[in-house]
Amino acid sequence: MNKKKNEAIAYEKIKRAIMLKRLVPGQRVTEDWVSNELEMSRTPIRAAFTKLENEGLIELVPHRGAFVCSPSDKELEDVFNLRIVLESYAAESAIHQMTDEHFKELDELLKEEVKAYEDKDYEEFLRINSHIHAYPAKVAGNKFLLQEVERLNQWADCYLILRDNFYTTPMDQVLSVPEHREVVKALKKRDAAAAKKAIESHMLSTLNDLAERTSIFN
Amino acid sequence: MNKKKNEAIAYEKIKRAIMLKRLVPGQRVTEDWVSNELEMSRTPIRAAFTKLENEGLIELVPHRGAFVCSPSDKELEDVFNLRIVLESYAAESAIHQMTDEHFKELDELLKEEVKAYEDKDYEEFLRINSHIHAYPAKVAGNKFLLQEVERLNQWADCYLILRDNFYTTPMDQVLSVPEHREVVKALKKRDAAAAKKAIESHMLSTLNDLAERTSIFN
DNA sequence: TGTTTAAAGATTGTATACAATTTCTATATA
DNA sequence: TATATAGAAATTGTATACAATCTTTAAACA
Repeated sequence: MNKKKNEAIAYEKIKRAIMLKRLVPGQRVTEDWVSNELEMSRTPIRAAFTKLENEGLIELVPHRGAFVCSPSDKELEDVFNLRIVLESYAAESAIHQMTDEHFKELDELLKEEVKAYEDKDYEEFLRINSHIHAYPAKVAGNKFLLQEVERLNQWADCYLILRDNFYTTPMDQVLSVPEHREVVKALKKRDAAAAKKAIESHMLSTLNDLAERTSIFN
Repeated sequence: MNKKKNEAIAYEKIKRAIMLKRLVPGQRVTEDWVSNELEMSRTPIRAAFTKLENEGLIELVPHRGAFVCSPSDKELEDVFNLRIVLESYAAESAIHQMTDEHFKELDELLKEEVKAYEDKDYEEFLRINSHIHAYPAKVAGNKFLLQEVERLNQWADCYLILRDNFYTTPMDQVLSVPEHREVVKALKKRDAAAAKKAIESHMLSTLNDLAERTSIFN
């Protein structure tokens, strides 16, 4: 059995807290405080902070503490544009290496996504969403590409707002699902251009949705 | 005056040692050893190691030490392909925002690149090369894009082999310079397609050069 | 009232001791 | 000779004390 390091535990717990909005953008977090909360010394907390800063989730201000990142509209847009570029490239690279086995797995993921929604399991929903988005990069086999796709994906997850009415939205208005299906359809047809188009429009639709929900005057 | 943290000093010194091949791919490096060499405690060394691992320059093996990354041919190829994608996108994004001032700066960088070569200042040459490559991403103003471009650029720098005969190669056979000029020319003409093509061919030419020089049977 | 300044407090930055884990080495055994 | 094994050694992982630095507070002053 491989016992997990405290550093890794701290990293995951903090990240989860940000994703679930228990730590909100702009909030200040000190090493001491987290150290007390998680009942471990500051050493592993510091290591976790460093990693989270590298991923753009917190900002480290010397002698002040860590602050949960509070991205501007432009930054959100920048990230989504970059995701379009990278995930499109991933799809293009992977499209001729995908086997029936891969498509079966993708179909399975799509089903699981619906199930997670029906079960109102938000964390699971996000996890599966990540898997779907990273799938082409995984098949492409470029680990640098995969790493960056996953990093941006995770970053975006932290700013997807968990609305009160998220699960009361009728299934057919949850755009994610049909949009993902569209991408998979294009991949199955080995139509790289269509896949890229589907990825772009899905990404823009998510960004748009996000922008609307984030806006104060809405 | 802003005194630099030991952690930052350690990070830079280790990175430089890798770039200058004082630490070679596959070499084992322990926290204790670096701690003695740099005459500081293990704490800042550990932090530096974490950062270097995140950037893909070393691999951390629990209870064994850190190992300077020893990339496969495929990994080199993957990185250069990704660089093509990202730097092309950067050029496309920046091309209509570039002012005469920007072009003047770029021309200046090209001149400095030649000068560094003539002065046989390899480190300066690499530094300027990095600036040139990152320039469009900087103008584009997408900090996520810039960060990744710089990271991959730096990663590649660590595997550019400093040949004995590097500075004896006649200037007109150092492909970098004319290829960079080609990219700038396309940017000046606001010809995104040409810029992308020039970036791609420059990147492939660098990769090719690298592959030839790295090959054992050559 | 607003501004400067000094001291107190808070927080990170670093060193170091020790614990946990793994690797290495030498010995015993077949 | 090859393999298993136990103990020693090496190395990272963690806790903690203290140093350095920055922020806050409050008092003094104009």
